[in-house]
Parts: sequence; structure tokens; C-alpha cells
Amino acid sequence: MIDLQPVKGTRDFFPEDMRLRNWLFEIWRRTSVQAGFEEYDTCVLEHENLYIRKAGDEISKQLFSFEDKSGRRLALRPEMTPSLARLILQHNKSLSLPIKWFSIPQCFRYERMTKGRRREHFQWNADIIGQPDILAEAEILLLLISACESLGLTKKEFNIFISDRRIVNAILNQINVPNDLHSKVMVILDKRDKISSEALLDMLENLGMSEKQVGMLNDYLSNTDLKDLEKNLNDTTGVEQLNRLIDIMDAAGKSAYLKFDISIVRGLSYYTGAVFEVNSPDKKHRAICGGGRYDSLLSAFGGETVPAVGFGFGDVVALDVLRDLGRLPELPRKLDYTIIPFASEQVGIALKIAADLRMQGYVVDCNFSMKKMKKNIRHANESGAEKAILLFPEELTEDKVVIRDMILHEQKPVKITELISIAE
RNA sequence: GCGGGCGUAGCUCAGCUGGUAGAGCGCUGGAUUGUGAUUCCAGUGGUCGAGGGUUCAAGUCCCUUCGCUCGCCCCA
Repeated sequence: MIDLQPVKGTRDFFPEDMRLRNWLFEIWRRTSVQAGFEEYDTCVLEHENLYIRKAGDEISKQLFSFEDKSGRRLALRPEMTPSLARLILQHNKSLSLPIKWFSIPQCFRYERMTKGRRREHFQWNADIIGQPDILAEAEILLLLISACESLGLTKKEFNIFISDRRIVNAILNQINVPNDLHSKVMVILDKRDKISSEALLDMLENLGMSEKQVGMLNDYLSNTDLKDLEKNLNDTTGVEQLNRLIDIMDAAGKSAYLKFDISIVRGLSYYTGAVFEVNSPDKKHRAICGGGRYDSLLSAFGGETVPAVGFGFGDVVALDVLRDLGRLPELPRKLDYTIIPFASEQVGIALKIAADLRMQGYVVDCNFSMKKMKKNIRHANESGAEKAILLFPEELTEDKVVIRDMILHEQKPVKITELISIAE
């Protein structure tokens, strides 16, 4: 006997699960398309070196990677952004920027599993490439908000916690932490909510910061007021940009979702500007979505600098949150018609009627089980059919079939030739 | 990486201090052969996660291993 379990950390989608997944994907897709984003995709397999980065990103350590038969180092993508960067670089000359693209890639990471975290998930990604202005952030955030609203979430249930890495950069500069340490400090700061403050101190000092610097950093970070920060910083670029973003969002009527939170830095080293996470207002859950500006990713891959903003939104956490809130939709199977013959001679006519109705755009199934009436009607009911077409020998001699309305419990004989026009 | 809990029918689980497996739900068939509910009857169901050990005898005790789950550590 083969092992019937799916590979550790991966999921099977039975039709019932698939309906839910499609429901979610359709919301993501519709929201994206409505906001003028175009869909793209790449292969789940990439060269491993696409993900090898210097700054100690955890994601590089958790690759699902292997060697192919010719010795190439390959990896299943752990995230979509590097692949997107690869596409942009590849067609750099022929793309007219800015562009707005989205994708719903399946991503993999090899790691120990905990709640809400598997080795495989789907992650809606939306990005704006080539727009240096903070308008790109605004547009991305508005897309995100409309998706959350379409999922049925309200202000009480989600906020966007936002900061700007340039604020932390300004702080680090002010306390004389060298530039080349900044992204490593960010990776550590990203853990602020998840590990003890002692462990955090240790990690920062191991990186080369003095005890005094760590203390000063902590003082700055404990300040949660944007205006105070602005007064205390020499370089106020980050604060100004963030204020402008909040103003724009305010004008768009959606600033109520935004919460400044200096502890948001994100764990990926390629972020350069605004960074944000979506979470419940009390930050109870794992963030369901995270993103930001990554103007240096493309240049890190050897191209020229291209400004970019985007986010990733995972299906596992999204559905967990909706499940906890009791907001998962009921998605029963649906059929417009089910056609029930009672003898093998009627199979041909059943298929003919089915084909005609399908040509009209209806969802039609046939029940060839040749069981008793009772079983068939019950089965029709369970399959979600609105109408059943019963092929009785007696009516068929007059070229008629019986249409039963499964909802009204009413039925009547109808000429086969009239069936299509009645169906309309 | 370290602990705790769990793994018995398709699903949810019961099975006391060792004596060769049970319920509910589901599924299949039937209760005037052309009609959805409820009810009733019957049937289908399991090498007790896997491997080894102790014993006359193991679902039950011991060891190993795999999987799920919850903490901690680690980390998106």
C-alpha cells in the first residue's frame, strides 16, 4: 500500500475545499483586475541562487531545494518577488513603466510547522513597478483594503500597521551604526514581537552594536508618535513620506485602517521604504499580509535601480482568520439541471439534451446510475440541482420529458423541442 | 532542537488493573416497481499508524519509528 497522506506540510483540496479556495482566489483576482492590475505567473521552479542573499534572510535558509539530473541547483519558490524581479529585468527595455501586476503563486518553504504555517501555501502578490512616488504605496494599500473588505472584514477586524524603514535608518545613522549593518539590524528588529528583549539585545550586540547603541535604539523605538520622531531626527525623509502617505489615504477615505507602528520592519532585507503588515487591531494573529517598498531588489540582481512596491497575502492565514470569525461562506455544489434516464435506451437522448443545454451555458449533469426514482431524486437534491429532467418511457413516446423544479417541488411534461426555449 | 497529548471502521470516538474489537454518523440494499422528509429493517465495514520485544495471551505493557497536535526554543 502506498502512503495515502499528502507530503508533510502540504494540503489536498477535495472539491469542497476547492470551492473555498476558488472563492478566495476569485475575490483576489477580481479586486486586482478591477484596480487595473494584470495577472502574470512564472514556474514554481527557479534557480536556487535567485534566493541567496547576504543579509541573513530566514527565507534563504528554508528553501525547498535540490539538484537536478544535470547538477543545476534548483528551488521551489518560497516567495514571488524575486521571480517578478527576474521578469522585469528580463524585459526591462520593452516594458513601459510603471506597471501594475498581480499573481497567486503557490510557494514553498522547508521549515518546522506551527499553527497557520505550512510548507506550502498560496500567496496573492500585487506589485507596482516603476513608480517612485508614494502614490504607489497608496494604490497598493487601497487594493489591499478593498480585498479585505470584500472578504467581509471591517475596521474592527483588521488594521494596516505601517512604518518606513528610512525612519529606522535615520535612527541608526544618528547613533552611528554603519550602513552595511542596517539590513541585518532590520532582520533582527523584525523579531521584536516574537522573542524576549534579552535575546534581542544579545543578537544586536553580536552584530557589533555597543550596549550604549542598543540602549539608544530602544529609546528611539519606544517613541510611538510620528511628530516626536520628526523633532528628534536629523533625517526626516521617512517621517515626511509616511505623513504624506497618510494624508493621501485620508483623502481617499481609508486612513482609518492605518496605524503607525515603528516595530514593523519586515524580515526581508530588500525593503527600502514603507513597510506594512495587516493584522487584527490587537495584533492577535500572525500577520495575514505583509509588504513594502523594495527599490533596491532589481539593482541587487545586477540591473539598474527600479522602484517597486508590493505585498504578499497568504491563503492559509487568511482562511484561518475568516474561520475564527465565523465568516467562511457556505459554498454548496450547484447544478442548473440534472438529467435522469431510467433505461439504457435513453442514454443517447439524455446526452443530447445535456449537450443542448450546455450549449446554452447551463451547468448540466446526467445521472446514469439507473437506480430507483427515489434514489435519483434524492441524489439530484444533494447535488444542488435546481431542476431535474426525468426521462420516462411513457412521455418519451410523445417526445416529451418531465421537468421537475427541485425548489418548488413542481413538475410538468414538456416537448423536448421546446425545452431550450423554456430553459431560457 | 526539547517536552506533553494523541494515532482503533470513510468520519467522531468508546474499549476498566493484558484474555483474539464496539457505538453513533456515513455508505449500500429493502419497507405497493414513477418522486426529495422522518421512521423502521438488513447489510457493508478495522493486518487497532508501522516495526520489534515481554507474555500461554498485547488495542492494552516495553523499545524503536512515522504522522498529527499543543507548549517552549527557533523563526516568518
